Amino acid sequence: MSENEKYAGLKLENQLCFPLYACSKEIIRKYKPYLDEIDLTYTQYIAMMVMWERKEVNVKTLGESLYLDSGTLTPVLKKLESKGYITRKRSEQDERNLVVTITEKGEALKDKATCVPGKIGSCVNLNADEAKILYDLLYKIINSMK
Amino acid sequence: MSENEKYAGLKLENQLCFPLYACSKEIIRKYKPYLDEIDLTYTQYIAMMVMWERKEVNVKTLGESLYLDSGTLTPVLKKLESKGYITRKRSEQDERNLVVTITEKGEALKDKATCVPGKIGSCVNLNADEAKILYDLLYKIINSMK
DNA sequence: TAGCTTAAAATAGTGTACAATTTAATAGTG
DNA sequence: CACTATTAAATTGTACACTATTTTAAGCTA
Repeated sequence: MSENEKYAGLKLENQLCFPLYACSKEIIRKYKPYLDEIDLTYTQYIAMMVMWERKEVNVKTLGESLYLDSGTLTPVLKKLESKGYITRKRSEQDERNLVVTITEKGEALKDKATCVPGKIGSCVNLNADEAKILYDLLYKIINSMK
Repeated sequence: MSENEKYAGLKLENQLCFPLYACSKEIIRKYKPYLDEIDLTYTQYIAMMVMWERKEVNVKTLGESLYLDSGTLTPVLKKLESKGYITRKRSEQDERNLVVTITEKGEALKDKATCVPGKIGSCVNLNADEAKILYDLLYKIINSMK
């Protein structure tokens, strides 16, 4: 095997993970100006997306939805609580669980956030078919790693 | 427009960015045990990949390759220097530039790292065609955002 | 029911990321 | 040549992200 072949896998351009990592970061960077307008970071935004759908959820379930653990979520949720978008309270049935509940202010934020996905979509240069293919491939990877 | 339509874009499952973000994180997590063996974090690993290719590079160029700025790279490079894989030295032609150079120990690490891409590849459940399609779509997005 | 195990969050510690600012060096211009 | 503008890293401050550990609560069993 030549030197080139031996080390081919170690080139950035031959990696699949690197463009995933770079693409993810760059799109999140694109979100920033729009999320700044509603005073959310990207992590806070995806946490709110779950809250807008579920209204009430414990930290474990939220973490499973977002692929994040309590080490990451605890400070994020405390921040969202301090902004008045959610409340945090131990479950009465099982006090190990912390129940996160959306507030009215949190619900109201949803209307301000509706424009965000479209604005991002318009700066990602893929047509609907390509986006669907990409989406399916990403979930194929994610689901195969569970 | 119905409530459902109005808010459809705000569901995690309808976002393209979220699976990108999740997929990137989960694959990087898969790297960890293999990178632990050679005592590198993922960021240190991709920085070393550039060094293995280029031998010598300044921080700005390295940052353009990795989509990272000096704020992120400075501590990463100091760490790699402390591990003996690179040296950091101001350019004599233009002292604003910091020249990063790979050491012999850094070169030697390349051999230990050759097995990493294959091990990751085998836990990403895509065939060669799918991987190629994904790769091309990711770079299409990345390049369209420049 | 006391003791062991499991489970859910929180905490501690390390390492990115990134925006904004600062510092130092170089380039460009009247 | 002095002055201004630009450039490259480093620094500062905030916010994740993750591993490992700790704390507290609940379930389980001899």
